[in-house]
Amino acid sequence: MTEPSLEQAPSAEDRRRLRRLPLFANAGDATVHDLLAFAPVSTIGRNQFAVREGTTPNSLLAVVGGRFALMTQTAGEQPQVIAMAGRGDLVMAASAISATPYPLTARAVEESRIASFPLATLWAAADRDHGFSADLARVVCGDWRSAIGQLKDYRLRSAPQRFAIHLVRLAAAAGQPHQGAAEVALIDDRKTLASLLGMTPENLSRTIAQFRERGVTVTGRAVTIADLAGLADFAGL
Amino acid sequence: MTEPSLEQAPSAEDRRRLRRLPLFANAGDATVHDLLAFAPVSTIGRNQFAVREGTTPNSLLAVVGGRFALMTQTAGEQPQVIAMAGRGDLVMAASAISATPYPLTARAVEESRIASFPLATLWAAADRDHGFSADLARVVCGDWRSAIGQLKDYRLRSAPQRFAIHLVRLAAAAGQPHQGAAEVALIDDRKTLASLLGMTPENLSRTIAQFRERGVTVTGRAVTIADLAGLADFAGL
DNA sequence: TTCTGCATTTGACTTGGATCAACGCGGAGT
DNA sequence: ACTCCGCGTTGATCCAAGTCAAATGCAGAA
Repeated sequence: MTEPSLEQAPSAEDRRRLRRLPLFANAGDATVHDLLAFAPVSTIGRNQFAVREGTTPNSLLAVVGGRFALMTQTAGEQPQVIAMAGRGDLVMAASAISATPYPLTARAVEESRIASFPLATLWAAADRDHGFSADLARVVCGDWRSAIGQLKDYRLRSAPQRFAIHLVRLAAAAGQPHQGAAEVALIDDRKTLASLLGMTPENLSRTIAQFRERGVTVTGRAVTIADLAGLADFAGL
Repeated sequence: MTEPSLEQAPSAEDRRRLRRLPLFANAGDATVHDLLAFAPVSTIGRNQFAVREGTTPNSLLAVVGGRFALMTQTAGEQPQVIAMAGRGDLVMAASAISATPYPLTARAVEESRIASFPLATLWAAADRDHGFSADLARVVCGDWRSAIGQLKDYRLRSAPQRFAIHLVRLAAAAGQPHQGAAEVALIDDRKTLASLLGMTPENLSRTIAQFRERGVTVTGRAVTIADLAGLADFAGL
């Protein structure tokens, strides 16, 4: 159920945050100002849906805070998490920009806030501001790349390798050096993480147990990695 | 090995064909004329590469004739076909447009011809012609959608279901009615098709044998389907 | 036509990961 | 405090699909 969540104008803090989106990297200040003028921010409670698979977008959604699981939700089948969207990410920008139905549902895994740019204002801005329209294109290109990347991961690697990749990427995102020991924090609960990695929670648990003898210790969401390069090697680069 | 294939200006026939690309759906004639003026067409022999994974694009490639397998090609691992590109398709447009390294290799599965639009002229044209820049965005959005679609197929369905989907889509593409009996032709050889569907040739063969008792008869590349709706149902819509 | 080499099929076996079934543990409600 | 319940872990078993191996069919060369 998409809850009738309250909408409000973005706070000054929100505006500063939104201004820094990659979406606006090459956009003029005037463009951004115009867009923010009509971009209400809604609060989405834990486990509520910001987007339902199959619905047609009428605005581009940007995550201001919190975290969403982008997942399949076909009746009868158990849902599968395809990707996560966190602060600063756009929610399926390609669907919004081309006004085609969303292929996935976005569920808030924790209480989240989301800004919503009406498509009309977006298109108008893109028409006026070439930098911004280039930003739009760049964002979608990035989304394509990461989708293809996932497809490759899924076709080329085993479940434990995908978990290893996940850890290596978390370490990189946390600014850890690429060699030696590292500590990272898992962002998601076991069930969500397992589904994101294309495995069952049971199997993720077993993988974690196996990884202990590989120098990877997981306690709750805290992970200690003895040899990051070795882990990357196991993951297949 | 990317062979030094001969490049030539597009023929009148090529130009007509290229004009009809979705890429130019909303582009002005002047834009298209400019682009075609600097778009050499090369011939790529069977099993030669038009694009190597990891290389950075310097032009946008459009398939004028023939067919390419977009596949992984990591040393040591056996290649996996992620998608096919045929006449009228762009080859990994998102990579070209954003000038980021290609994530996949493009191998000609048959002798093919490919037009090549230099990025500089492309960007200049997009800056001048908003219709064209919208076309570019739309193409990339479509590519994202199909990548996500594949990800869903791969996560949600079994190998036989993916084969069934493939048949249903071929039937739809061939303009067959959505119900009753249908005849379609497989486009690819068994090995390529199996890899595209994320299975081994052996398993595809077995799947085909199983499908006989489901009213699907495959002889070489010719397929007879007794009940298309039933097949679609089996595939999971 | 016959030969030769590759593509496809069929068969036997292995295996990664899913499923089913307990069990332990920690936090919220009483 | 105690109970309940949802989360995560562990164990046992099953199954879809991969691997290895061999037979068959088919197309182009001689």
